[in-house]
Amino acid sequence: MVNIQSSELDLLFYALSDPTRRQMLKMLNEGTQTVGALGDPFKMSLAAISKHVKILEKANLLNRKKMGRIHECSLNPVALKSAEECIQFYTQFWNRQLDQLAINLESETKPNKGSK
Amino acid sequence: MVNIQSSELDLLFYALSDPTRRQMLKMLNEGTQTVGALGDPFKMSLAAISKHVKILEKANLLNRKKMGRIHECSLNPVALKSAEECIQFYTQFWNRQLDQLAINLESETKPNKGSK
DNA sequence: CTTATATTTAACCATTTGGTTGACAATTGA
DNA sequence: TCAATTGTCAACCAAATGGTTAAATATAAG
Repeated sequence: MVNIQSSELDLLFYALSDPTRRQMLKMLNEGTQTVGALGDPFKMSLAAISKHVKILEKANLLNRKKMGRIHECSLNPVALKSAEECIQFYTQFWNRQLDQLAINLESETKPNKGSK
Repeated sequence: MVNIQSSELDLLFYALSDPTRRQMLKMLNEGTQTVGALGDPFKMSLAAISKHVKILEKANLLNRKKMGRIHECSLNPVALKSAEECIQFYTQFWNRQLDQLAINLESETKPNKGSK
């Protein structure tokens, strides 16, 4: 189970909170990318891109494989799984409520019809 | 579908990136809470708590109902749904890969057995 | 060896963040 | 009416963020 109080989640959600980094993840979803390629869509220095990549890496969202002078980046979805679990933890109560609501509605729409 | 490039997601993931705020969401998951109650577990001024609550509110994670001098806070899971969808978007590719891997493994473990 | 390419690092800067304290507003209770 | 309770707001502060430019590193190619 995911621990709500973990600095890993801090890093993870922080990494996800920036639109540039989310766009990068989207690109990685299409396949592996070099750092340069990840920066292409943005009018931003390569140094800035490098920082964003490092933040994704630190959040365990990105794997880097150095091949000579280029760095091949790929998506690491393990961390995303934690984020998903964390969010699902928060929606637990709500889902229970929705289920209960559905049950109540069901018994209300069939108020006194015993079998059918 | 969720738009990866939206300032709503910025606010949402930013709100989730702080352990104090995640703890507050956990408490809200147990039921409605006043601002003061949300602050109880933390050794932090009420002013600081008030700011955290406002950030959760801005991210649409928290609903506030003013009852006299107390503010009743409750979880609003609609935004959480967006976060979940966003993350699931990122894991799409990975899930496809896992599926493919499963298929490949299946055909490898039964290498030349035509029917069964 | 020299130059070009891919990327990181360091130093810097403006803005934002997460906290503080003190004053203020609004409601409740004595 | 007067004091306590609940919460916000404003001003402030140190640290972090997101960007810049210029220099450094490492590899590849001529």
